[in-house]
Amino acid sequence: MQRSIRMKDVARAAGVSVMTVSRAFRADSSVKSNTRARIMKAADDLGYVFDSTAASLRSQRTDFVAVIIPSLNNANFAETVGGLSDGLAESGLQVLLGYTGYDIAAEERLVEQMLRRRPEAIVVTGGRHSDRTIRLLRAAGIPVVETWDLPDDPIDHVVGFSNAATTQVMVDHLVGVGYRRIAFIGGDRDGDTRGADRRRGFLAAMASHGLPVDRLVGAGDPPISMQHGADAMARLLDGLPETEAVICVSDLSAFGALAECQRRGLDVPGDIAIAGFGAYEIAGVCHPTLTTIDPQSRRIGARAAEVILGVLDAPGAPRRIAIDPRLIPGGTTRNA
Amino acid sequence: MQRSIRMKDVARAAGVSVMTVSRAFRADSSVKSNTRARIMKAADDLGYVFDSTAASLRSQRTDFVAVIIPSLNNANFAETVGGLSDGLAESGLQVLLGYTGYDIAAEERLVEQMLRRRPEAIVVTGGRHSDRTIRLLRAAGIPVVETWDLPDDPIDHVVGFSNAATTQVMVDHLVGVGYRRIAFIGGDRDGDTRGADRRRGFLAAMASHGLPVDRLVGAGDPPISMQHGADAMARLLDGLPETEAVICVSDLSAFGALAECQRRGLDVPGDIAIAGFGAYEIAGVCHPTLTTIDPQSRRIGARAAEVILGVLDAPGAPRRIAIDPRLIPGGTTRNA
DNA sequence: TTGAAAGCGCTAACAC
DNA sequence: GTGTTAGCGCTTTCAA
Repeated sequence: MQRSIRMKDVARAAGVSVMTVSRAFRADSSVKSNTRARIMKAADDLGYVFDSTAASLRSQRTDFVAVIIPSLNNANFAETVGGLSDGLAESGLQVLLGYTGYDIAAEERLVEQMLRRRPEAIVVTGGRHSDRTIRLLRAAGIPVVETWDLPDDPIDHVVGFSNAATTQVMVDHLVGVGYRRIAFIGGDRDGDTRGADRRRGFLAAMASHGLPVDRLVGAGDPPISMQHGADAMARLLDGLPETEAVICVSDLSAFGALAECQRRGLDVPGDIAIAGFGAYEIAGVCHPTLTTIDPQSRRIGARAAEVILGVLDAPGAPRRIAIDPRLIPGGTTRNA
Repeated sequence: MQRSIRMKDVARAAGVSVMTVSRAFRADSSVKSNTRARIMKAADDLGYVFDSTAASLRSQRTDFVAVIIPSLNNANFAETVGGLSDGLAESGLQVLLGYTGYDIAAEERLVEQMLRRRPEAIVVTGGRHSDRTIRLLRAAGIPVVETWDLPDDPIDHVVGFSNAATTQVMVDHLVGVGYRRIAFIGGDRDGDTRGADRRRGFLAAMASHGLPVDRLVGAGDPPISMQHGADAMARLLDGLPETEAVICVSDLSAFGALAECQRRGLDVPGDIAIAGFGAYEIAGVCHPTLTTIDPQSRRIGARAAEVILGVLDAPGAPRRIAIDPRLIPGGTTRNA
């Protein structure tokens, strides 16, 4: 249809100036209520749709926050985005979402595209980025929040946890209940920086218990799927059958590993124990349930929203918010 | 930092006019290559970031397509979005994603917010919308694509399949291999319009075989999760233990149902058969694998992208593209 | 291949 | 409570 109805057309129809129409379309109380009603009626009759491009240019406010996650189809990141959206909604800020496919070059392109649209703030996932990405973000002049990590040298604000330290918690738990020959599946690709951090944490944790690290199994390119986990478990069982427990980089791969064991008629945790990461829904539904770690994905998003609203309101020093992931014992490991 | 570097600053630094800088930032070949190099150098030194808000306002082209899905954390919709993004990327169109949480009122708000940003086209999920949403979309003056359904009275273009007809395929398969007392889990909430369509299709299909429909189990509010499926299966097993087969509204609920059976020590498909929908990854990984239907999620997105590029290039009559979901026999049903 | 002038549709700032 | 004027940062258009 005619995409040519503008504010001035509404103004003419309502018998007011464009400025009054502009005010009526905001929560501006200075418009008399029956004037506003007349304006809204005219707008509706004409099929007018407000043009936020023009409004943004003039007001220099876009009212959106750019959020960049590695993958759309991931319950953890989806929860974080949900927490962010909800937290920002009260202030009228919308989330503009982009995903990188776990590709650091794609992240760089995406960050630049986002910045061209002049977001009020930007949230990225993880603490590792290309040099140019970091340069762009530092120069952007808006609040930047890195999530899902606790980098030593953050760009600006941080809301997350140490993926390495968290893996130590899981190793401590397994060693505490008597497992010794423990394997790790995943974290073998740089693209999956959080997975790689968890693997590093595994190495350190095993060393801290004086245990050998001789059971590392690659899972392949992210996103690490159930099938990756199943394949890796197959290789582990074939190559290192005397393994007592396996820590997987995520619950999805852990479930794949569990399914592979069931397919082979192995008893979990009797023959082999399995642990995951992420507290995905499947961890609590599958049989037996998965021992996992809850990263508090939603809380990460909610806290990031608080940080953004806080510094937009009153700019201040970079904030560093540590989230405490919690171990959730499940049926795939002996827990005492 | 200073978010006040504009094109004119770059122009001054490079010793050219703003117009030349503008041309240099596009794929405009009319700028001499060493002039462009000088401009890019100046821009980089100054930390200039192009302002696409201003560009959009003046050129009246935003180069993005609005895409609205019910939920972020859903592998099917994520695949569709992936197909769309990839298909549009070649033409320089970006996807602006929004999600409704399966709420028709949220959809209405989101559609209006999107239209305010003047997308080049808009993609929505499903064929049911509020009256106002339909009015907004019809008046938007841009291509509209409804996906994941084949409504009789589409707004504009359609890429999808009949959720009801697809369920008939599953019922035919199960009846064909001898199942008679077949239950259906899900589709009891209006918010989940596709689930409700599948349930309707189930009723029709059972009637077409002269079988009674006395085994409908509600799953609750969408998104229908694994836990919903497990709970529904528990109620079904308790209330109607002589059921031979269950069709679930999705693979996620089907897996939950399977896990509930395993928890009770029931043999699937020996004691009871289970079928899902969606060809989610878990369908092929769990043990036994799920009998399901592949809706070809990615293809839906790819075709929608083709439709958009086609009509943006040469406007024409509304297109109606039927996708053919395919039955995937798995280990949770007897298949012969 | 490059430049100058005008203006996209809205809102800030000020006036009344 | 409402109107007038100017201009946000680009690109269209026309000219050279």
